[in-house]
Amino acid sequence: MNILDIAAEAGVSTATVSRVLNDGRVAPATRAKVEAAIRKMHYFPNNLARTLITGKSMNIGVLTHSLTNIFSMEFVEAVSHRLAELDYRLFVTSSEASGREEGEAKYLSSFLSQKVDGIILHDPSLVNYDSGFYGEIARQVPLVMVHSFPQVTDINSVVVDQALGMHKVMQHLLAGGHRKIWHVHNTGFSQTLKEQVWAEELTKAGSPPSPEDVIVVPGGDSEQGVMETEEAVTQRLARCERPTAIFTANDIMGIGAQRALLKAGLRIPEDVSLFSHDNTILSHIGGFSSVDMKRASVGHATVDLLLSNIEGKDREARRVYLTPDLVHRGSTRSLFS
Amino acid sequence: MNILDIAAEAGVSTATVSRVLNDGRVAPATRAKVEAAIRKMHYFPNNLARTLITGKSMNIGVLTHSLTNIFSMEFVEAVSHRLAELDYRLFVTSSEASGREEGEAKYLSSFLSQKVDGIILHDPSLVNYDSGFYGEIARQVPLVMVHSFPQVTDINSVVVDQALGMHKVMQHLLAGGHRKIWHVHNTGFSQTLKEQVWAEELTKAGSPPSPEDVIVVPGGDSEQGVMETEEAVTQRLARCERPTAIFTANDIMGIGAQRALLKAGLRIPEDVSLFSHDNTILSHIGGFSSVDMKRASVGHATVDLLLSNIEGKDREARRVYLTPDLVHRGSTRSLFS
DNA sequence: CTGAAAGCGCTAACAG
DNA sequence: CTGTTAGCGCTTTCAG
Repeated sequence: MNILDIAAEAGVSTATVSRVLNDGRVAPATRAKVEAAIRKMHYFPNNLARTLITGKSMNIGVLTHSLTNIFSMEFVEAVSHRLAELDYRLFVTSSEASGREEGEAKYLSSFLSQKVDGIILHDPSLVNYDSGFYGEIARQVPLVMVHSFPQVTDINSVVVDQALGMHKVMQHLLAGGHRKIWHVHNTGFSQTLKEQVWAEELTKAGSPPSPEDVIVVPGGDSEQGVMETEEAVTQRLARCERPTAIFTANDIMGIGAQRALLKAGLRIPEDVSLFSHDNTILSHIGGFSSVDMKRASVGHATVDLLLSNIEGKDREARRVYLTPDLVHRGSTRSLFS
Repeated sequence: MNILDIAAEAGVSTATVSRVLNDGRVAPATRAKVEAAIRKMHYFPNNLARTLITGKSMNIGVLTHSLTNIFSMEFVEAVSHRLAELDYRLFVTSSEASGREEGEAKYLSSFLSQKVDGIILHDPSLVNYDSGFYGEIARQVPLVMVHSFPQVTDINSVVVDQALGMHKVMQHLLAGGHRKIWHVHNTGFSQTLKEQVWAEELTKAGSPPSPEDVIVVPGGDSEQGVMETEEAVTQRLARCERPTAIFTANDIMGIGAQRALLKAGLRIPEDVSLFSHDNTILSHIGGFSSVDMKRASVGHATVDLLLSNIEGKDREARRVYLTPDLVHRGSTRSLFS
């Protein structure tokens, strides 16, 4: 079933059918005949053949880290809404499907083979950042990355400045007189980044942290993270001097820390202040303060950047910075009041 | 940049390049030359042109209800993993992007135009189920639906039998002597289904429910759901006879109900038993029992069904039933013990 | 306003 | 083992 069948059925040429399909100038009567034929035969135009000629697929490739975390989900959703309005379709792939790095390259090539009009790379694993590889991709098709790696400057990026967010948290806690602040996190680049800022700020304030102020929870971003964190914090509380505040690098660990504190008979924020990160529904549920990553804004900024590239307005790599906000829910207090 | 450029660069014909690309029989020396040319020129084969001929796009269209809920995403993730292994790509679209029904049709047509090899319809809005429309789609391409609508029988389906799950919950609670059981839910078909089973079972047990045993929380599936549920349950507790058990139709409402109970000074399960639905991380966090929807199994069953269709093993509509399991976390007790 | 024909990039016979 | 060639289904000049 193709455009030729429709042309035959309607008694016109394929060119005319094509014009009807593409809003070209066609006599109303002719148009009606063609549309009738299309409906009658349940015809759906073959977009691949069209793309082969026009060079525009109306497809965007989205490669994200994982799909089942609130970050990726909200990002993809925001991107998807905006692009669906403009009639783009989305290839969505999570790179954790296969072996990370390797998989990433594979999926990106796959996107190119599909002649996508653009690629969005959400939170890629840039541990061995190779400008060459991504650069080659970016040369062939508009590419926007969403990440928090300062060193990437030659590719369109939407950067959420986690260091700045962490800075804000520390300012808030330090201003409240806190000097003994535990840092609970799992692993990964952005976690290291937060820990650095945390350590620097404390040092600057004259109270350099000790190793036992850091709690690493390996499974801190999984379902088990709550329990693991609860146990880790409980143990640490038993063994070490009690902090006046705890920072957790995501809300799952925030919930875990909260439970550990409550179980130990400590009140929040009277005895210990708690500040978390990500501002997901979990911090909402737990009722504790958290750093908001502006997830919706990130999606919008990404789409805007990508579209301006697709429409060829600019070909130079740009960077859009977004600053996290602190969302206060009364889980911290000033030691001076 | 196309296969002709590579052929020229390597000094062979396009057919030979094609053979290299498709693992055809080629002399090692020739293959090496071609591969060198491909690498040198950063060539990515055009899959659209290939699909035009082979009729196989290696693309699957996935249409889901919403992207920002744990259900859809775990489903998509499971499907995505399995299909990525087989080198399929996924178009992922959420129908809530536009106006429901209308959008659904639009995206499905779009998939057909993209010549996807198969379509997965997750939790579609079948309120006005029109066998004709979906049937027409299914006639053109393998289609699998995931839903809980008993009346759909002419299309491949993976059905999670929520009624049976609800039945199990009621059996459990009734066996524990509970007769005054509140039912907290929001709206939607599967919610109505659960309420029906709940009412039937109670009636059969000789204790037909009264209207005030039902609490409807309109925003029960959003972030505000926790608060809304907490308030609704708190009010109801103040006004009405206290139940011995509460069932909540999802975990967000489960958390809300839990908070309302605790705030009212009631212990779980000593004073009131709590059973929730969906078994997401939230029930894990809240530590209450919940109905597990076997999300991973659903994904796998869907892929299996789709693939068997794509490979043409069977052309007859099949249905795969999955039964939810109860996950007990000690939030219910028997009134007899 | 409509039709004829070229060709997008690739694969698949069919020859050699 | 390799090259030639005919399309896949569509859009887009160019005529008419």
